Amino acid sequence: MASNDEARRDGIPAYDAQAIEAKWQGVWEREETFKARDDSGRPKKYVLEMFPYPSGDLHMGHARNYSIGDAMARQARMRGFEVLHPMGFDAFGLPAENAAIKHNTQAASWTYQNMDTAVATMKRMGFSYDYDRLVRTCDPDYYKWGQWAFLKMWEKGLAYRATSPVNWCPSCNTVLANEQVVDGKCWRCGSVPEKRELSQWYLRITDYAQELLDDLDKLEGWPENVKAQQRNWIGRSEGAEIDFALAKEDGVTPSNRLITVFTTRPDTLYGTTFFLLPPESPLAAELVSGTEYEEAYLDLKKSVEQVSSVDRQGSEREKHGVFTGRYVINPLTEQPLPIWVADYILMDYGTGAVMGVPCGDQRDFEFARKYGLDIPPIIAQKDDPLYEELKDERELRVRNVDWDRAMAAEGYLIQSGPFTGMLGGKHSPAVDAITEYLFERCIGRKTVQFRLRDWLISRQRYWGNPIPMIHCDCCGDVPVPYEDLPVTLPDDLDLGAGETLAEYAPFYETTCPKCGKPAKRITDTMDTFTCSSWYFLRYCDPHNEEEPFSKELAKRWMPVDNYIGGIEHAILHLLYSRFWTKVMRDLGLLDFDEPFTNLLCQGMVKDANGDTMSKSKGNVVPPSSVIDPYGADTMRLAILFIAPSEKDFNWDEEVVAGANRFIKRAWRIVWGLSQTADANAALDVAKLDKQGRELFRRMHELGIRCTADFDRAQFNTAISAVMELVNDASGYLNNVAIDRRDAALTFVVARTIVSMLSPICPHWGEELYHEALGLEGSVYDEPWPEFDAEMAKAATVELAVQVMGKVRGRIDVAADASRDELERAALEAVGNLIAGKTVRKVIVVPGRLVNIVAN
RNA sequence: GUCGGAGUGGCGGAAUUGGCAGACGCGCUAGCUUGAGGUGCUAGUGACUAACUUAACGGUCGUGCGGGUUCAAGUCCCGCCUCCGACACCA
Repeated sequence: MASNDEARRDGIPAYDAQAIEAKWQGVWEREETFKARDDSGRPKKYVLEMFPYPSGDLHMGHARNYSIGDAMARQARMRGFEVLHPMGFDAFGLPAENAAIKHNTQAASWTYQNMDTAVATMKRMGFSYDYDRLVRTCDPDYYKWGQWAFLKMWEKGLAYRATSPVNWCPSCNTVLANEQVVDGKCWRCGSVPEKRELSQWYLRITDYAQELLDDLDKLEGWPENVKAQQRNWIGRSEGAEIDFALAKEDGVTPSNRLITVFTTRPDTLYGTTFFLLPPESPLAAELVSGTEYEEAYLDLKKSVEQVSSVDRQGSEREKHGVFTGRYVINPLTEQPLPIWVADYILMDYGTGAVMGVPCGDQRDFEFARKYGLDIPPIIAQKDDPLYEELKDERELRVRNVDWDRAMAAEGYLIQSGPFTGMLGGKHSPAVDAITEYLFERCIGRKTVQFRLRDWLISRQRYWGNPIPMIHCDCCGDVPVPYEDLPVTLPDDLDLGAGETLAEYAPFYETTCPKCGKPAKRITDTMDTFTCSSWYFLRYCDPHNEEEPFSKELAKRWMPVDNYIGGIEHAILHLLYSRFWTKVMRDLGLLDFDEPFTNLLCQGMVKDANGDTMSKSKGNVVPPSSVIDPYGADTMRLAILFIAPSEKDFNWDEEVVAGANRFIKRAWRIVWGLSQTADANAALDVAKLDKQGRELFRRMHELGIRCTADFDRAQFNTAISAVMELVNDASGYLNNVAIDRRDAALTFVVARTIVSMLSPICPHWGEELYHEALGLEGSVYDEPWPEFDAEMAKAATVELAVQVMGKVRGRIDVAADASRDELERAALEAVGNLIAGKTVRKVIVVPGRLVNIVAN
C-alpha cells in the first residue's frame, strides 16, 4: 500500500497488527506478565468479568464484556495495583448434554473442546488473564467444593428436601426455580412449565430475604435498575395477619376454627364483604366436600388447571369464582362474610386466604360487581360528597354504591367504627391504629411478607454437580461423608440412547454411610447457578485441595472491585451470589457481606438494523471477522469507543474502519514524535516555545480528563481525550520544524499517548513502548502518567462576555486577572451595547464568563 | 398497574458543583496529495436569516412538550408526552 511506502520513506514502519499482536501475546505468556501475586506488597484490585457458558466460540457480547474488563484491569495495574483478573467457564448445563445426546458423544468432550476454542480466542484478543487460575466448573476439584458447601448448608438447616407443587419444564425434562420461569416460560427453552407435585431439594434463601434487601442500600457502586429489580423480586410487604373465625354451618355462629389472612390494608377491614380462597386450597375443598357447592367448585378448579400459567397472568383476565356455602365472621363488625373460591387468588403468597374489600381494591371490586356482592364505601376524599354525607357515620349505613371502579387507595375512613375520620392508606395512621387494636384483642398482628421463595436447586439432568446425599430406607436422607467427596459424575452413560443418572446403577447403587445397608444415591444434580454463585471465591485460591478457598487469600482479594457482565443476570446470578456469600460469611469463611463492590452491566451488541444477533437470524458478526482484517486492538478500540459501556449499540462497520484509521494515525504520530524524542533530556518548561508550551499544557489537561474517565469506566470519552492529544501532537509536528522540536517534550508526549491508550490497545502500546520509545520492560510496569492541574492552566484565557445572559463579546485576559480587571475588560468589550443603560450588576465567573445585567 | 431508566445535529454520542450546548468520532462538502483513490493532509459542517455586489461580521431560534425559579437552565422545581427495561391478579 502506498501509505505504507510513504511511511517507510519517513523512517516509520508500517503498522502490522497481525505481526505485532502475535509477538506480544507470545511475550506475555512467556514472561507471565499478568500473573496475580498473592504476596506482593501492592494494594489489590479484583477485576472480574462474568465467565461464559462454553456453547461454542465467543461472540461480540463476550468481546465487549471482556474488552471493558481488560481495559480496567490493565489500567489498574499501571495505577500501581496488584490486579487479580481471572477467567473461567460455567461449564455444566443442558446445551452440552443435548449436544452429546444429538451427536452420541459425551457432554464433557463437547464442553472441553468449546472451552479450548474460547481460550484461543481470548488469547487472540489479548486479554490479560492469569490463565493459571482458570476455573472450569465441571472439573471435580471445583465441583467437590460445591458439594461441600451443600453439606454445610444441610448441617445448618439451609438445605432441605420438600414436596410441593413445582415448575416442571416438559422440554428440558427437569424442574425449574421460580426465578427461572420468565414471563411464565422456561428461561432456557421458552416452553411453558407445568405444575407438578414433586419431592425436591431447596436452599433456604428466604432466611436471608431481609438482609438481601437491606444490603442493597450499601451497594453504591451498583446501577439503580439492578437494585430495583432485586427489590421487586424480594418483594417485601408490610402488613398484618388477621384471624377470622369460621362460622358454623348455620352461617352466623363462630366456631373455634380460625382462618388467617394477610393484608397490607387492615384499615379497610370494615369494608370487607366477602372472603376469598384460591382454587388449590385444601380448606376450600374440605368446606364444599359433600355439599351442593362441590360440583361447581370442582369445575372451577379443573378449568384453572387447564389454563396455562401464562394465560392466568395479567389483570386483564376475567375473574371467576364460586360460593362455598360457608361464612367467616368479621372480627370487628361480627358480620358473617361469605367464603368464595376465586381464580385470582394465589395459594403461595401470604396465607393463601384473602379478605375481599371491593370499594378499595380494583380486583375485589370487579369480582363483587360480577357476582352481585355489596360494595360499601369505607374510604373517601375530603372533596367527595360521600365524605360530607358519611364523615361522622360509624355504623354501616350505605351498603352499596354505584361506581364503575374502585376508589382511590388513600382517603379518610367512613363507616369504620371508632376509626372513622382517620387517614387511611398504605402505611397510614389508620393501619397502625387498627393493627394495634387487633393485637390487643389477640385477633391480629403486624407481619412482613416476602415474595421471594426458597431456591429450588435440584435438576433431573445428568450434566451438573451431583447432590451429595444418599437415601436410605432406614435412616432417610443421609449426607455423603466429607471424606468421600467429590461424588464424581460418571463419564460413561449412554446419553445418545437416552440413559439418565437415575437409571445408571453404577452411580446410584451404594451403601448407607450410617447403617451400612444398601442405599440409593440421590441422582438429581444441582442447578448450574450454584456453580456460578461462588466461582469468584475460588479464583482467589484455585488450587486449594484442603478447602474451597483459604480465608487469608479470600481476604487478600475479595470483594470483587469491578464486576462486569450482562443485565440478564440482574436477578438470578447476582442474587444467588449475594446469598452464597452471606452463607459463607456465616460459616466463618468470609468477613464481608457483599461480593461485588462495583457492578457494570454492559449493553448489548446488536446488528446494523438494531436486531439482536442470533444464529437463527444469520446476522451474527463473529469477532474473527474484525480481528482478521484489522487486528484485536482495532476491535477493542472500536467496541469501547462506539458507545458508553452500559448502552446497547448497533454494529457499524464504519466505526471499525474509523478506529483502525485512528490507531494507524496515532502510530504515525508517536513515531513522528520519537524522531526527536530523548528519554534522558530534562524538560524545562520555561524554555519551550509557544507551540511546545501549549502542547505540554494540553497534555496535562487531557490527561486529567482521561484519568477521570478511566476512574468512572467511561471509555468512550477517555478515548476521545487521547484523540485530542494525538490531534494536538499532529499539529505540533506540522507546525514546528524538526530541528526546533524539544527532545524532552516530544518524548513525554509520545510516552503519555502510549500509556493512555495501552489499556485499550495493548499490543500497539507495547510495540511502540519498545520500538518507538526504545524503553525496556512492559508498558504495564510503567506507572500511569502523573498530571498536574497547575500545568494544565493557560497563561491567558478567552472569556465570554454576556449581556443579560446572552453572549455578546469575548475578551482575552490573563488567567490570573482580578475580578476588577475582568469586569473592566468586559464592560469595555460590550461598551456600545450598554451605552445609555444602567449597569445593575456584573457577575464574574473566573475562567468562564462575565455577565452584565443592564437595562 | 408498580418500580427503574432515557429523550441533545444526518448518525454514535460530549457537557464536575447551574456558567460560552453540540467535545471526540462517523457521515457529508470543498481543496491539496496521487497514475488512481476504499490512503494521507487541510478547511468547513445545528437550523433559520434582513439589508448588501460578494464575503466576513452579525441577528434570531435551538437539548421531547408546557409552565416556573435564576443575572444565567440540557442541568434545579411543578405539570404533561413519548420510548425502553424489569416485575405483574403479591391482597
